Amino acid sequence: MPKENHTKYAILGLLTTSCRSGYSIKKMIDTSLNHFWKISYGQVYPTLKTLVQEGLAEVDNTNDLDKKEYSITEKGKQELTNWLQLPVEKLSVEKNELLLKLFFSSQLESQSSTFLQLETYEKKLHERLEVYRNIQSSIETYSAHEQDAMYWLITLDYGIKTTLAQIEWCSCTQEKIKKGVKTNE
Amino acid sequence: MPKENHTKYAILGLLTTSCRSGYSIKKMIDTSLNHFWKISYGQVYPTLKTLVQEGLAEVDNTNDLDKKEYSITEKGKQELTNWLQLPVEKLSVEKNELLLKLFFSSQLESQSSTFLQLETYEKKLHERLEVYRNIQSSIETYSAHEQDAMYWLITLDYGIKTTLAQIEWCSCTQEKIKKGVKTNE
DNA sequence: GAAAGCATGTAATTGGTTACATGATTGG
DNA sequence: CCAATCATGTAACCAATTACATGCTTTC
Repeated sequence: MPKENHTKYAILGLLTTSCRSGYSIKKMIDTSLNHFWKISYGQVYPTLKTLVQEGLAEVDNTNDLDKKEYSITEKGKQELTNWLQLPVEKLSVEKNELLLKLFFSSQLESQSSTFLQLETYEKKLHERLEVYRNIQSSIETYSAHEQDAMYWLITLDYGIKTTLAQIEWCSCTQEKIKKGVKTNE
Repeated sequence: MPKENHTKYAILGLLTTSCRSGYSIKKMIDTSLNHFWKISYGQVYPTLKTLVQEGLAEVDNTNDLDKKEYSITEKGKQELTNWLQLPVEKLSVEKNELLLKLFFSSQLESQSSTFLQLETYEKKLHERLEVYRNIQSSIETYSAHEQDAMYWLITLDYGIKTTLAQIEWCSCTQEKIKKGVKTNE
């Protein structure tokens, strides 16, 4: 079973946008793909190197030894579109520390810390939502003409909708716990 | 910065339930925690060993060399409840292959494969939803009396709500793409 | 002139999976 | 008696993070 390396395709994909250096690829992922992908420099640079070795990307460092300009090759484009069409095999399972803690919360004598957990979590979700909405409106005003824009907005919409669902669950859960405590008293 | 090992606490937490062996811990995670946690045998057994070394768990294999019965110690309980109260530092970022593919979908000439991706994904989400609802009703009928039950239902509710949000996003996105195609023709 | 950001990279380590190996027990 | 499930474990490997090291350029 050949294991597919998604990170490789993430980088390959970003080479089709205006990203040309390892640095800008990392930055792009940290800003525009941050709600469904992340990466470290320790992966970016080695991966770029292997992409060149495999003939999927080319590098131009004629001007400056310290600055490299990468671009995707025809073979690379082929490999990317090929991967894009491969069906997504399985739903991802996100490890969620909050849920893990909640799962064992009956071990705690007082629910006050569980409550606090939910409260701070919800606050963070609201912050995240705000960030998404800001990106959304900035894409809508500045990049609406680009052909990628529609798909970028779609992935953002996913982030917004699932975050909203989590926020709802958060406040709903706080209510439940409040009631649970009352009936046990 | 001491790195916390969540997997260790997952196992420690399960030792407070009726799980007593590495095998049953793995099984429990695969069934009841599967929407927010997963683990492999390659982690379970070594972790149990270190838990015993750290004095957080005890092992009893007097009856049978091949079967070991683990239990949590007082020190282990202390460490668990301590961890439960530590605030969750950051929202998790789930790597999502479907979103990664969608993000670069403008590279494809035809949107038919993007459509297919969304369709099969939505189908999988519906299957997942069904599974969650089955677990939900089985907890409600068989384990409602247990003190853990409430928290188990809460984590399940999270799964159900976020899955519903994803399903809605899926059909919504399919509509958008349909319209996008039409206006470009 | 200092700080922030641009820019590239490696080595050590961690967290985790996969494949492999073994064998007992239970139910049809 | 055979298949499924129960049960334990290791070694090789992979993906990824972290910490470290270096130096340039732009902006205040």
